[in-house]
Amino acid sequence: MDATLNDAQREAVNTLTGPLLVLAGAGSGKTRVVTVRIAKLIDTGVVPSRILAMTFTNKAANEMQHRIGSMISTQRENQPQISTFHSLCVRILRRQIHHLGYPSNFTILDASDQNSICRKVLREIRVSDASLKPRDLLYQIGQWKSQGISPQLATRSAVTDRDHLAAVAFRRYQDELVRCGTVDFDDLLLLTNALFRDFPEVRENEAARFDHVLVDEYQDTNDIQYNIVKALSDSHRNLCVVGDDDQSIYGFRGSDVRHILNFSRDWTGAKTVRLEANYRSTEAILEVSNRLIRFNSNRHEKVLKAARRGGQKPRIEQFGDEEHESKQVITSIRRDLQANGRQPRDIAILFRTNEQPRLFETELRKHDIPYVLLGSHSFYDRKEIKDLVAYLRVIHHADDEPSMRRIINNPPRGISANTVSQLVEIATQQGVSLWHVMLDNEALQILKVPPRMCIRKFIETIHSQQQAFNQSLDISTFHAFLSAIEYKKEVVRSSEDESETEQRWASVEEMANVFGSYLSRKKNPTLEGFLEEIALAETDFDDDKDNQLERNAVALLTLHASKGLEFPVVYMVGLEEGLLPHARAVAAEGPAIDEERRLAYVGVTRAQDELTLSLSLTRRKWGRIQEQNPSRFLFEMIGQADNPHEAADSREAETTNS
DNA sequence: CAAAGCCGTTTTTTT
DNA sequence: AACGGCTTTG
Repeated sequence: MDATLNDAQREAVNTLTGPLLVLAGAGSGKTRVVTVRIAKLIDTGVVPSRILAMTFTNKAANEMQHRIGSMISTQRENQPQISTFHSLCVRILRRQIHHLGYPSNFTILDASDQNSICRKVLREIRVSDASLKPRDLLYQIGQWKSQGISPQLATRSAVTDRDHLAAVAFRRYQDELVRCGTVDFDDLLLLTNALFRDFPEVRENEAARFDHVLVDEYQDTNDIQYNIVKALSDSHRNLCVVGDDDQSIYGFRGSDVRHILNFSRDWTGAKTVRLEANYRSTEAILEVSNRLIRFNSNRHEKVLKAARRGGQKPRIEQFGDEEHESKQVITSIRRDLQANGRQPRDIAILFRTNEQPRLFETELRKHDIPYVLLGSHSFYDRKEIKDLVAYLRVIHHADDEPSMRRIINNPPRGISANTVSQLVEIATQQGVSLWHVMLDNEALQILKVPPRMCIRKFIETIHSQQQAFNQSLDISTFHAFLSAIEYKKEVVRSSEDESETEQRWASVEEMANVFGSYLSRKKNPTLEGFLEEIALAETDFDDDKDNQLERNAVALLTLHASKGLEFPVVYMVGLEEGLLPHARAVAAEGPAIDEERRLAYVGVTRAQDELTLSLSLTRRKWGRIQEQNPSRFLFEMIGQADNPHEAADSREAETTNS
């Protein structure tokens, strides 16, 4: 099976025990190496289910599952455990979280819930002005959590007033989560880490499940994930990590390149294998990529060698405004499709921010070119879906306060915002959940009679739905639920016209389909399981069966979402200062720019045959037209910038005028 | 208590 | 430009 592997790949595949670092450059056949290595392990007699492979995204996990499934055949119960960090932690926590005093039916908060809790907390400590915005607080909390910093520690190490405020808010935020019996994404990792730290027997139990651990995209680990990996691998030391420090692009959520840079120091006797042959891109594309990434300091020096010689030079195209950019890119795509015999699925448009694809979408639609907008959570952003998910969460776990507040008077049932805030105040004072107060007859005495009756009626509804969802689930459970909350009526009532009703109701039906698909996939479907899939986005709900990429459509995706993918034809758009590198990174300078450069590097290395880089000299922002400058990365790529990390050499002959 | 209108803010990337 | 929160009005 390894006849077609090169020497380095073969070495990585054959090193089956002990710590192993595989530095895999872009397009070096990493996925193949990983799967062949797992197959080898099983060949040599390792019990499949005792192999744990960790990934960061569900996409990566699914793909690995798929590839391994087609390579080896084992029984259902005895398969390699392929899991994202988050879902692994959820499984551990459901079993063990009672040690930490949390309910095991905790629900997982999504970003908008986190945001509203931040807002509430800031209002409570009267920081509603500009000094600390909910979004900034959330970001700061994320940073702290990914480094394992507790509210206490944050308070102690606070220097500025702003730090202090944020630390206080952080404490209250955390209290809020406990009060509502919820955890956020970072908590999943953090609490698992705390369990391992404070309860050695739990750690030993969980670690004893596996003999081999593999971590993909290791450059993206943050401190907590690093600890978890260590806790699970310390005893057997059969840890294989695979990654590319040049593709570390998740610093904003705490990833730290140092973990991959220091691997051999952390694990004595660790072997390092470099995969430097690139089978994906043509020489011409790789030349540009290599030149770009060499501008970064602090990296494992490696130079990708192209297995595919020659190729077309990447094109750079400059436009007057973003409308021309999108028009021309789509014109060019049409040419690819008509004259050059490309399929839509061969083509990708990559961009930095989520506001960029809009124009490209309208152009594609105008010309009837099929496309998919990848990685956007648009399905869950729809109001109807959010409402229904909130209902289901409340039915599963009524203490989930963000969800409760969302639905308590939606559809309107006579429980006013005023009523709710009175109750929430009591709840916060007593340190219990809103639901707890609603059930407390004495507390309800402060309300007038009509709202009190409305609340009683609402409680009835929730109770009866709780019963319904506790029995064996089928699709009629969901439909009965819809009619119980009279959601159709609400959609009709709040729509402007018939077509809007239709559109919105279609979302509701889609939700029913998602539920139905969950029911048919699982042996023992539960509401909890369903909500978990949704929270972790474990399945692609937009297109239930086939992977979206398999549809024959042009792919639109962010640079971040593009990692791990490849396309024959790539259009990277918006290569402008302020966009790539992003304005925030420009303001922060230093390492932030390096990360943006890695992001650009990830983008250009997605292209197999053709790469087009485009930019627009003006761009509309918040209704105003702004002048844009070409990205510094463009100059670096074409050799028109001086590289401080290289001796001044042959480039001196070149001129820098345009 | 619900609906309409006003004002201010906003987006970097994701599990 | 667009959305969401807040205030005023019915």
